[in-house]
Amino acid sequence: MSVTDKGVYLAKTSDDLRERFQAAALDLFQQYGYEQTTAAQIAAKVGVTERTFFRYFADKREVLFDGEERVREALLGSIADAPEALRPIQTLFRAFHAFRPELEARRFYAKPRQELISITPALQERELAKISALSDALAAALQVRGVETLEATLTAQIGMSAFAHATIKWLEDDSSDVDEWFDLAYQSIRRILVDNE
Amino acid sequence: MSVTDKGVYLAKTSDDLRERFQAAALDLFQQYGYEQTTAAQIAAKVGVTERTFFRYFADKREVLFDGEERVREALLGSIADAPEALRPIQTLFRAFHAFRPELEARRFYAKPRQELISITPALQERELAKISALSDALAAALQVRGVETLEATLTAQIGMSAFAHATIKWLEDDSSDVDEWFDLAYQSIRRILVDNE
DNA sequence: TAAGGTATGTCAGTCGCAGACATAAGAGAT
DNA sequence: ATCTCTTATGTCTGCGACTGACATACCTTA
Repeated sequence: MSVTDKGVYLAKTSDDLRERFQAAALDLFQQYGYEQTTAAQIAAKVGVTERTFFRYFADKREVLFDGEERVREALLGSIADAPEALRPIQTLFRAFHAFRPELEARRFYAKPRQELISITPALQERELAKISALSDALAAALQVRGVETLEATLTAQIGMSAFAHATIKWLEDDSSDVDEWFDLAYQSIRRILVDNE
Repeated sequence: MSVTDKGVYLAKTSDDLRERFQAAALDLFQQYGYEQTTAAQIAAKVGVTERTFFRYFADKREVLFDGEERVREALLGSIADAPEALRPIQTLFRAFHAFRPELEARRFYAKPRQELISITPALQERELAKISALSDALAAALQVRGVETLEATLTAQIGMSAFAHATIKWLEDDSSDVDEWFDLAYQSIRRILVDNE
């Protein structure tokens, strides 16, 4: 495919195309809105057909939700080698803190993406689904460490609430630090559940 | 529409049709699966056209998520007239307990519905969206009572996690009591942060 | 150079959903 | 009784999301 004017065949890796799809999609979504942008337009912008787009992404929403596996792997890794002594909720927050660099690295992509999601119901649904899946993964990881099912499930959901909230706040405020938001959320959770603080 | 053999015109209220849509949909979804059932089939089973179906429900999923407003109103009502002294999380659990009768009244509908959702990703997404919306409503209600934004948001999410979890467990186990699941969840979230219990 | 794998294009089809317009039934006014 | 106004429904048409089937051109490797 795609021949240069010199006749040299460009070997495009799949990853390359994936990223170009994502960039093109975010671009078009920002300009015209998610609903008003068709999959065919995204594909055209990248120079392929709509059919190819759907070979890379299960559906139109998914083009904005790709990094999730990497997030999961990173968090699960952190949990796996956390000190035994840590209580479940602390284990999670430790993982969140450790994830900070990767979060900051993707900030320039994540910020406009989040703004888009915040004004697009269809994308909010997908985001909630991803968060929920992540939460399930965290819960499973906690169970591996010996936490019982109910506690693991609720801890994971509470942790993810805090993580998601902190991340969004951080993206909204350019001059802020993610860690501060994590801490704020953690303190807040303590106050919610512990009477005398 | 729909004339009896005596020529008497039946005045069908909108509510009537709505419920028939819901029953027909649940029926077909159980038999053939959500994806394999078309909106046209649901409409046909009720005796109207597909177009009418979409005048009653914004989309195909929505037919299974109708009662949400009533749930919201009930919970918001409970929160509004809760004793001032209650802490936010207790306010929510009080509301959940008060909601018990309505929950039990709809059990026969809710149980197969939940099973269906649990095996259908598209429906899970919608359910998460509804839960999230409910959580936002609860948070707003707490803020009205003077709880600050962050605490209200996280409390609502924690509460909803517990509520959703308890409800699902209760539906799974025929011989159980919702209240017990609420209590279990409440004890569990306390243990998450309080060491000596 | 031949052969086999893989990414893409092409085509046709289904389904979810929405706009526009027609029609028929019931409610109220005269 | 008749007329009108409103409202629920049917009908028709079209778009966009997605999918299966098949063709084709590339890239690799023998």
